[in-house]
Amino acid sequence: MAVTRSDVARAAGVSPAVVSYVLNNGPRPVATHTRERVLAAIDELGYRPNAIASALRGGSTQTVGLLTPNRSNPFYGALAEEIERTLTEQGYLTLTASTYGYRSSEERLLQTFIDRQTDGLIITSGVSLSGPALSGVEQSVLVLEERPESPLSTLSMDDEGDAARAVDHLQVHGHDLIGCIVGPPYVSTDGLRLSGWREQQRRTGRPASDGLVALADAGEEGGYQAAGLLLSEHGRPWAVYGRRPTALFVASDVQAFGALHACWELGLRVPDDVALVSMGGTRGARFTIPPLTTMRQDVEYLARSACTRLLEEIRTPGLPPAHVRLTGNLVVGHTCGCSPYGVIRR
Amino acid sequence: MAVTRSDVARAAGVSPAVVSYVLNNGPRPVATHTRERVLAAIDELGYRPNAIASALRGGSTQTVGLLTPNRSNPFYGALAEEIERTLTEQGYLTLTASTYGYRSSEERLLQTFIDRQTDGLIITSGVSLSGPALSGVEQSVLVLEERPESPLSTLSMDDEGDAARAVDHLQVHGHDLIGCIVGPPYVSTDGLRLSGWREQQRRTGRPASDGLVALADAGEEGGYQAAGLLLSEHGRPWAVYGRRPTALFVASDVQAFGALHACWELGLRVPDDVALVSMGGTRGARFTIPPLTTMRQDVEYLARSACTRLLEEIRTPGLPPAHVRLTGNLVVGHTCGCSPYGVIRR
DNA sequence: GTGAAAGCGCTAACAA
DNA sequence: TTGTTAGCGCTTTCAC
Repeated sequence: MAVTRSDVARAAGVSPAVVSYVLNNGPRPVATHTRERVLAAIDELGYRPNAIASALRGGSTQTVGLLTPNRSNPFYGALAEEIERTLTEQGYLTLTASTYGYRSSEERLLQTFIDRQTDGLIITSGVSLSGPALSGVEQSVLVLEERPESPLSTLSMDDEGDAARAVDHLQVHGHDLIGCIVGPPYVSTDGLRLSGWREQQRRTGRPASDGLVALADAGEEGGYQAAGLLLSEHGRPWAVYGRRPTALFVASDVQAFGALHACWELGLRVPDDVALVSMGGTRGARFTIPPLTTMRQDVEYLARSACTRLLEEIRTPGLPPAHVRLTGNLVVGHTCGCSPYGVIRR
Repeated sequence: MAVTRSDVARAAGVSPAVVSYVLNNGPRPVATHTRERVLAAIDELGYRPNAIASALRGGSTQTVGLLTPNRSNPFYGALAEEIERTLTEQGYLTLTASTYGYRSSEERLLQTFIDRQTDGLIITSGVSLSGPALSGVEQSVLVLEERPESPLSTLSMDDEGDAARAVDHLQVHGHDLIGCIVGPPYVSTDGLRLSGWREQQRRTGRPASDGLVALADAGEEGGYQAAGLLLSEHGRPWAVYGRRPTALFVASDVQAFGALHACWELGLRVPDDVALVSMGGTRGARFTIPPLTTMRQDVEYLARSACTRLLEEIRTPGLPPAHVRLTGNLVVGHTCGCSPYGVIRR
């Protein structure tokens, strides 16, 4: 059995309450020499307060739950890493769980977090925000998704606008037949990026039919398959336009890695035969061959903002919900056509 | 205030104990109609048992702590993802934390896990295994590192042997001046991979001096820098051998991504000018240009084995420690020279 | 088959 | 300044 507070009290010749007062610096003052006796006893016995008991008594669990679709995608990976780091600095521990896009998992995991009295929740794919799980939640919740009307605070990237601006950049290079690789449908973000592509194409009078869209699995493989589908001579979903798309908008860097590989296999030169712009701005985007032009979303900043805001809400219950939207920046690499000869060094 | 067990008991017209009997299917039987009344009350009130209270009373926390050096490296990312998935299936939640190689973080985080009464711990970088934190731990601990003498169970990849076999493959292709990119030094794994390269080179009478080694940061950037250092005409750490290394052994896939990029920038053809073999077998390795030849370590299997074993130890306290070592498989891509013309499709 | 009651280790109000 | 004590919500033994 572990050392308890009573053991310390006995060893120091004081009451258990005094031990608490020393540990928590309050709520009552403790005489200096008593405090020292207590600290000595703690040290000697190797006493560690029982976090569970403290949490039950009404304190906090010093824990935040983080719900993401998955972990292996670099976007969510980087997000989780930075959130975890920031929270750790603040003395919180992070409980993570992945939904893999299943709404049922989402509700179940959310409920598990709630049952464990996490002090706060950060949710990335908020399909079940209106579901039963979140109604009447007592902890602070932050949603990383655009929901201006939500009673919960939201913090999001401008996925639709960012996508539109990425597509615009391809249009500026003279492309009008622009394919779109997005997916998987369960990630709401991808829906917005798809809209961004579609709206930008429509607004500027360019084609935006489903024949130009390939829904892909997350991951390199998904992008590889999708690019193969959109670009190869077999199948030719673009047949109605009489020519192959000259550019691809790819909704995530990782999928773009796969798409680049597909181009390489098909013998298509990037950006000469096929230009390519993706979204994400992951670390790896600088190191593809050639380096990706990508709409960089500052995940680290997003993560830190989320933590800051969440901790504020935890410390100050009853704050009105905040809604913040962050905008991406285009990082120009070699796949869009800006630097076809690989001159630019970044 | 949330609904408590007493509320349910009152609503169902039974005592709180009966509610527990129903919820836990024991330890005492409950009459069918009573059970139904209780379940109805639970349903109606939306009662959820308080996990904290249950844990305090002596049950388990249904939580496992996972300590890794970081999260963004795909190896640890994939490991964590699979561990989390497996544990979730078994009804456990995963607490994750990253040490970033700092021993002090490691001890502190370990202690935090212990304070929270996690049912088990999975530790990847076990520098502090002998430290104070782990002495007298009551929960089950699994170490993902080679420690045959450890009183804790260990599960590891054969990093040294795998590295040696990767280097051997380059030697088979006729290379003898083989550079080595490893890092960062705080990851014990990298030390072993470095040894693997050195021993294999020595054993076969080939050079293994420090001039052929580049210590690199984790990540693409690290591999990029290191390859630049080892291959460029400036600096020429290989000057003593009169020629540039014709092959590189890279300790991780991600670093290899950077190294490939460096070759591309330097105008060196892979594998003709520089052959390359890395370790990891991450998903992305299939999609580089050209695809990597890499010593694949089956992280998913490692993760699942770890969970299985850990849960066994949790359920059966007092099991003697097990020590398992897994071996990698070379996945042949195009960077080693096996298929210089890109003929092979995998 | 069910209820009463003793704690798990802690915090904090209250008493001294 | 310090000690006493009442719970937090739950599990489980023991008595009925």
